[in-house]
Amino acid sequence: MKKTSIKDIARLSGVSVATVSRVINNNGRFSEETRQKVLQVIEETGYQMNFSAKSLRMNKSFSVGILVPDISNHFFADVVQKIEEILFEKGYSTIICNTARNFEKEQAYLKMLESKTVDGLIVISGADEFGLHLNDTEKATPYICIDREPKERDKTIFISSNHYQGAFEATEELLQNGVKTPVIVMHKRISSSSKERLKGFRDALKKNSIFEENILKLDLQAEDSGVRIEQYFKQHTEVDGVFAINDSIAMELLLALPRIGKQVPEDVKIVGFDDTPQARISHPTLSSVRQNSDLLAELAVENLLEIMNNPAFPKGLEKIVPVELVIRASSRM
Amino acid sequence: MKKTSIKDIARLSGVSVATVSRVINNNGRFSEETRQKVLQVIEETGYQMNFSAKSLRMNKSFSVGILVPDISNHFFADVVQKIEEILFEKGYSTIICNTARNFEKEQAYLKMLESKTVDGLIVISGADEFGLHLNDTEKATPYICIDREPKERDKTIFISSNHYQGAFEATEELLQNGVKTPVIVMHKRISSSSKERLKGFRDALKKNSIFEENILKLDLQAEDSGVRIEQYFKQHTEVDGVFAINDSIAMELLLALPRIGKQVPEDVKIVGFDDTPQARISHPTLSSVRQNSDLLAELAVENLLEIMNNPAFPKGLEKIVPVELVIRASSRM
DNA sequence: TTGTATGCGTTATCAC
DNA sequence: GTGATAACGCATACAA
Repeated sequence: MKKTSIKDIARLSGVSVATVSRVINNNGRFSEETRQKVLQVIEETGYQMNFSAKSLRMNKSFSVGILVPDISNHFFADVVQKIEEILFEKGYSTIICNTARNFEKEQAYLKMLESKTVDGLIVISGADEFGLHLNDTEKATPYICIDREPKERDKTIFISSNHYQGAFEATEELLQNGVKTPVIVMHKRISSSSKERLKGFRDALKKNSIFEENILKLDLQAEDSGVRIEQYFKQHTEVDGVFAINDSIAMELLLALPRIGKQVPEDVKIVGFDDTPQARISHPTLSSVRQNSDLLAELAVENLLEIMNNPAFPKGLEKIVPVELVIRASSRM
Repeated sequence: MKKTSIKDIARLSGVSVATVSRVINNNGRFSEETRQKVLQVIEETGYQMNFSAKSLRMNKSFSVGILVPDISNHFFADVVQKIEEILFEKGYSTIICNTARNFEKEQAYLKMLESKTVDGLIVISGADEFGLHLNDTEKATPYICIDREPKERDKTIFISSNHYQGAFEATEELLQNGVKTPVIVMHKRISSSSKERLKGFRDALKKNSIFEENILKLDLQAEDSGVRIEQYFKQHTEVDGVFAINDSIAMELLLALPRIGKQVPEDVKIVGFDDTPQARISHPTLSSVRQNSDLLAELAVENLLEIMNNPAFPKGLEKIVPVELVIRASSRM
């Protein structure tokens, strides 16, 4: 049994396919009578529009792609989920592409998305060095960047949490609670957001007249991050506070420090970033900077639709979303 | 500038579109010479196949849908990510649909997926009561169920962790460590997997000659689950062990019990389910049942491709994936 | 207000 | 080996 097409509807309701199409899309003129008739037949047959045909004809796929480094990261999952929800309400389906921070994979995904002629693209975070090789062709797919500074600022809209502010406040929280020698613990790979966070950390030190910077870079791919942490803190016994560039790293610290006899927050105070659910239940609970994933998602979709439907829409904008420091036990006595 | 089509390639390489198509799909006969020429032109122009046209023509979309209740749940995210990765390697793109455990949303997604003529469908978990209203038409989309018992077993392949075994072992772990009066804490909504876990809990009690069942059902939508827990344990002071039907609930317990003066594992022992990353870092660390997400994903894709490409492939099968109890501090002294 | 005809890019059938 | 062409389902320009 073949699926019913617009042709069948036309036959069954005694009109032409053109009229059916007009009724379906509520576009052009037709009598109320035919409208009723056609809609009734559609109802009866359970007709479903064929998206492939429509896409081909209109050169529009009603789908958008999302490039995300790691969907099992809670923050990313959260944002992606919200974006997908809003887009679905607007009639778009979402193709989520998990790049696993792999350049080749990202390229492969971009190629696939181009093939599928996605109407738009949302790029979330991702390594800084490999810069979005799309728009090779003239027919550029509109895209929005979240937390990933675009190489070509004027071709997109850049939406980002205020990582700088978050890091600054996190660091000040440490200093205000008696920390004298803070360290920033981050991963090796560099993203736009980690750069901003580092800057915020540094500026907070400067403001408080601390001129020696402690930076510990971890390779989280390798499974020895716990050991690296132990080594570092055994060597730098003066360190009494940590700004962890994300909660995942903060959790590693929470696990590793007690093993070398350091108590949190008594000996070392910690503030993380992302306010993942773990932060509420770790021991001690973790102070952390919360990103506004709702607003990020809303802005991303809103602006994407804008530049999709209106190519003349001004690009090059940067929209900064405030963050919020959530104080818990790890930074206070 | 329009995108280059197969027609352009034909013109540029001095052959017909038919030949180009044959070369591209490596299907039918053509001389080595033309192959070279065509491939070269394709390379030069950066030609990309138009999926909409191909889909329309072949009535195949090279995409599959995934229905998942909540992508920000770590276990689901993990499985989805792995499925997506395998499918991408096989040339399929994945449309991830977050149903938010909402019946209407699920229906809307199914309709959309049908419109897009997805080649297959993977359904993960989800409420038991609303049973997959697809295949209204003859043209049924092949689908695989993970952790969701299909209403029509003979139309699909059912892949599931051994929830029963996991719950049984978790409960025995409690009993073997001195628990006399265990309780199962679960949510109100019922899924195939929670049913199985409940059964495992009960059978473990029976085997150990415990005939009184304690069951605490929480409504996790409501934000008062912590309070509910406190009330329950104040009322049932004899309870000294909990099988939490998932880690999320276990974490709630870990937070709530100390507030009423109960220490874990001294006063109450706990085992969870899912082995989320939190389990490693909570205080105390949480014993939990780990599902084999890799294997679940592999089996799902493998079997889906099988029934997609071979409609005669025997259905009605059930594949049970073993789970593993990971012992940590919350269940031992 | 409605119908006819065309083309979107591709694959498959047939003829050469 | 290769080319011409029909067909997939739909939207739309143009006629009527």
